[in-house]
Amino acid sequence: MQLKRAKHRVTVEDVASRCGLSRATVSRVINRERIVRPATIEKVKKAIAELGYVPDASARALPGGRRNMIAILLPDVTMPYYANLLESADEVAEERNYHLLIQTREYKSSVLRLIEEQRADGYIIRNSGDPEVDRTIINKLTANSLPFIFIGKPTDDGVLYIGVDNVGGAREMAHHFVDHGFRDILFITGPPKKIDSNDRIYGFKVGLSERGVNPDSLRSVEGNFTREGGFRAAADFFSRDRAEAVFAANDQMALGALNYFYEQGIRVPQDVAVAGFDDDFFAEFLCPPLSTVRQPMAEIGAVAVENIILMLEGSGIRKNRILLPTELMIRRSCGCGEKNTH
Amino acid sequence: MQLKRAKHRVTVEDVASRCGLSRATVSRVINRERIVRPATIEKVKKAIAELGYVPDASARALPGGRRNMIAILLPDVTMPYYANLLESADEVAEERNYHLLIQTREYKSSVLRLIEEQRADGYIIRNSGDPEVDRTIINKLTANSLPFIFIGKPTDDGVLYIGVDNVGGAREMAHHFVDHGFRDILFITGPPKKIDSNDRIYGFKVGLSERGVNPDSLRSVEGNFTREGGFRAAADFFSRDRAEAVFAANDQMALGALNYFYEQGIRVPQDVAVAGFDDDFFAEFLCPPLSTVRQPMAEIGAVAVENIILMLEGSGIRKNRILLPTELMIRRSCGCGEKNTH
DNA sequence: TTACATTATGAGAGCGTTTTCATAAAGTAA
DNA sequence: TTACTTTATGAAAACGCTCTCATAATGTAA
Repeated sequence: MQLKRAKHRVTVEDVASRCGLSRATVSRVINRERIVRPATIEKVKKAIAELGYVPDASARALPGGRRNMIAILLPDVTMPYYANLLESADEVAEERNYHLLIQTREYKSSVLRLIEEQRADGYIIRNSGDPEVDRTIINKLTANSLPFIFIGKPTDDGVLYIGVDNVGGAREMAHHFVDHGFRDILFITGPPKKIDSNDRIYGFKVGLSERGVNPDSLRSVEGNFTREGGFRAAADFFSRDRAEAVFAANDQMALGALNYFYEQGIRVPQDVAVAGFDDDFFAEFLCPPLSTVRQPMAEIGAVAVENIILMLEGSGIRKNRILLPTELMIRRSCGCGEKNTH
Repeated sequence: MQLKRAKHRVTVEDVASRCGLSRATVSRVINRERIVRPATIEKVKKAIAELGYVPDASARALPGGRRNMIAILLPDVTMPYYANLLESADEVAEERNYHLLIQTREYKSSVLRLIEEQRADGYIIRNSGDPEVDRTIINKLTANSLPFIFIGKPTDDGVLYIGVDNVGGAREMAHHFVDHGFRDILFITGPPKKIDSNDRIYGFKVGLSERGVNPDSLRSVEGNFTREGGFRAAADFFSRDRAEAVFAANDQMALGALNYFYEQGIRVPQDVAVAGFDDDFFAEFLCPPLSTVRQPMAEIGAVAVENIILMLEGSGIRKNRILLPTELMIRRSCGCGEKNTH
């Protein structure tokens, strides 16, 4: 039983003296440099194990070293959408011995502080939708030469981002609609300048023409990505017109439309088919369950972390963008038989 | 325009020489000690502002200082349940100049590493459900004299935790059921040893007897907190018996029951009323929307962070537990008119 | 063997703070 | 004025690591 001062942290010095070597050598072993003799490595490892030594993170970071910390900036974890992303990101990070520093909500000022305080080695950022904020953050990160990755297309060109194949997803849904026999289709769009919305419109039209339907026959109303917006859009259109099917640029708006139809006694899918985009958390619980295009959030999280680590640990051949595929989630709202029990 | 070496980090030394004072004094100003003359404080603040100085987090932590970092351990952010908690926790943390280090999933080993690496000043932990894991973590934290707080009652007694008033919530729901005129009620329980489940059973019975209904008339089937469990429990019971109303110890099981009723053509709420507990994310989107007892997750997150900071910054009068109230969410599944549009 | 190239190790500076302890400045009592 | 507190400031050590550079150990060629 050794006599040890209570609470004395086991330091690299302790390990060194225990195995009769110097701090430098111990450090080398820890950091996996290979200029160390195998026998020495063993000695050090033994001492580390015996003493239960774990390097102090702050001390490690101080002399310009790595923090093994990745900051992840999400506007709103509350959406399970992001929660999935976060979870898989954490999983990968843990595997690779990194930790996740999270920042949600209005994050502009706190992000700048994070950077200045040198809290993280790399940054994963969901673009905030505000170009100016994005740009400020990008500048700060660049000035500090910190690697970062955007989720969703950022304002500035030339920065690495991970996106989702909006075009492809909408295209597939168009195919599905045409295969159902729908010709008279209403598209509820997002805000006119939102790239996600525009890509989905474009993809849907491509899908239509691929199946021999004239894309100009597609009618559309403008929404704003919210439930209320979807409700209003559906109300506007259906108060004076009809369509066989409605495709909303996101699930929130599809939900709004569903609400409107329910109120008006318009049956879904018998009277009108509905589909959305995102596979938002509530989609499968709706009544009827909502057909939609799933975004691979978990994969996005994992890929983001992997790429940041790649950039950090050197061998990063950085592509400029990574596009992940979507998945068609066919449920009852488009008139298909139920797949899941609900 | 000053000549400055590129990339030289502005340090406390720079600030000091700029205002003709020493590092020590600058440090004192930053850390708000009051042995500094007002005039000096001003000088220092000016220099800090001019140089845009921000202290380096690692360097600050090294000499035994604070990291301004709180670790938050959640088994599963995927449940919006926790996402809400996380978001409000982050909000409070940010306000108070702390950052959040998140760890999800199977976190035992990584938490131990976090502690050894001295990553955080304090820990917020959702009890994992595995007593042994809880205990290991508690021991490690205690050994390192780090403050921590549990969310949900932890295995060991005597540790500070934040809980939810399960008893009160179930009691209110019992009142509501009795006021509906239900007498013949089925309770779908959680696993027998789960304290949350037991508290809810207890509370429900208290509520019944307060309204003059004999609590022994309450019938129950055992579930396991999952949707499948709820389905099976409902099936078991309703295949041979009837009840006017079902109260499930959580929403997942209520959902399972709803699924069973739907399959069997038993109408909710006309043939049987249903309610759950948690106000899980899907509750309001179910068909019919599920009446339930809401847990104040956002408040839990905020209170947890506030208390950790209280413990960190000294004046912590620590109570042993903090019990937060629930809220009755009455929707259509219990037979009430709709409140929200769905 | 000797001379030289190579490889492994150690001494010590440096990272940017905080903190202790000494000292200088200022305030008070005589 | 002088002597003595009190208050404000500075010099330098400490925190635990990494990294550079010098040096010791080893290997190789003659």
